[in-house]
Amino acid sequence: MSQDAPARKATTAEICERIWLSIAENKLRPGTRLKEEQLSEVFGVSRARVRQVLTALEQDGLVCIIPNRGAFVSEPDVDEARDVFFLRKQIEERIVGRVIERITDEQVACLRKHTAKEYAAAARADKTAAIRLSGHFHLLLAELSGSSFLRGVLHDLITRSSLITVIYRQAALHDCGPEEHSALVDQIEARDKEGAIASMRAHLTHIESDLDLTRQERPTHDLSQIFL
Amino acid sequence: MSQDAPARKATTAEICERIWLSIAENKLRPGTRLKEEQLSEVFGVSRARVRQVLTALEQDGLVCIIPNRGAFVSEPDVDEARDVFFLRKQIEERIVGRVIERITDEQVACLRKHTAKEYAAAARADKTAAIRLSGHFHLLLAELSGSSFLRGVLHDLITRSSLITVIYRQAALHDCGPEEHSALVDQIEARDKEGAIASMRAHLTHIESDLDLTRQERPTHDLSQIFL
DNA sequence: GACTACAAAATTGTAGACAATAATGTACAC
DNA sequence: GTGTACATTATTGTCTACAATTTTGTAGTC
Repeated sequence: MSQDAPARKATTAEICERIWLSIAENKLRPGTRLKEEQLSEVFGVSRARVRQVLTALEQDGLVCIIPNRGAFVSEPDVDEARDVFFLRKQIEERIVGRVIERITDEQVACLRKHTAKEYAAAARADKTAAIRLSGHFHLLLAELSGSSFLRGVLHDLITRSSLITVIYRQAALHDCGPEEHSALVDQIEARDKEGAIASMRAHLTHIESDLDLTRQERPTHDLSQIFL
Repeated sequence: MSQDAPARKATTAEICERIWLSIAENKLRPGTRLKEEQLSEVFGVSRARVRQVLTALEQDGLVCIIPNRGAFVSEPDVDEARDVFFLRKQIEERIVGRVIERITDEQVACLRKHTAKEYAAAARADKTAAIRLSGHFHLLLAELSGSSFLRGVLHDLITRSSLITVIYRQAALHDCGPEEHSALVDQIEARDKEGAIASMRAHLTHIESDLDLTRQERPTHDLSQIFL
């Protein structure tokens, strides 16, 4: 029972990803408090490392650290959601354009391999893998653009997107299926720059439009606002 | 002599700003190694805090941390420079638009007060203050936009810009004088949205055009590349 | 004489212990 | 009975010591 603790030492990035996944799967709800000692027990690491993880997650916008209070799962508001998708469009269109200018056939094959994984995950209804792979597709594209700077910014934006999707997705969701990614790879392979950029824009607009960003009634934790 | 160490404990943000300023003033050159113990002695703080500072600076793109090797002042390449200014244009135009929609007269006065400081620093040829204030003007605008997300991203971009400016500025430079900021405030006060956005775009284009982003001959530290 | 293997020094990475701060519970006074 | 001040507890923030890794210097061997 208490053997659940991972035998091998978990690295910072691994813990970050696991927390990110838990949030993306809606197992960790926004506003949840993340106590350092608690996390250090769960992952079998020292508190020092947990602290590193939390500061990294804060940079990604996934958690919010209040000095002397602790870390909480963030609750991005509607405005932030719109800003995130606005920036994603700007950045990812630029990325796609640059990818097409420099991509090799081997790299196209690499993208194909990735979308194949996405289809496989979708086929066996593995939601966890689907979420992870979907995000990684965009990150892989950033990697192929050759700009580590844009990749870094996009990494941030994609983790935020996951959280935003959890909070604002409407009843009917279809979590960024593999089809659009696949179609995008087709256009990249054909070096259709205009088309690919348009597809990326449409893809992101599509994701955003599946969200319900109209409701201003986001839950506040400020009790004085609730019982006014 | 050895009393030089600051009596009061320096906070993380203060140390970050001092390092950023040293880089912006070209006292710390790109590629310089930043040893942890060295920094902890200079600022009179523990190594643990130095470590926090370095990870923060890495996030801002000012330093590059290589595992088990140490931290070095970054050397952004031309592509990254262009990406940074591309993103700054996108973000700051959006910020200006939003600021005009919600700014109050008190806040306009606050901007005026800031540009006054910029003029004062320019008048007494205080280059250090001029650099700091110039960056803070853009950050203040982000603050007034009300979007903490955009503010965070922009903070990152501005620190990177400082480093980029140091590396790629041509002989004749005029470090983003106060006049353009002042003119921008005029348009904001007049709620001239179109004009203000255009001014911001022109301002950033102006800064970028003063850089020499043509030379591909950026110094590499990979000796095998040098003596091929 | 030059190359390889080994040893020593320096530097970073990690963990655990201690101090400071904020939240909570309790008792006392009004 | 209610409000305030104080003590307790829980949690985060910081520092110092130890372990792992890399780099540099040295000696031995072909």
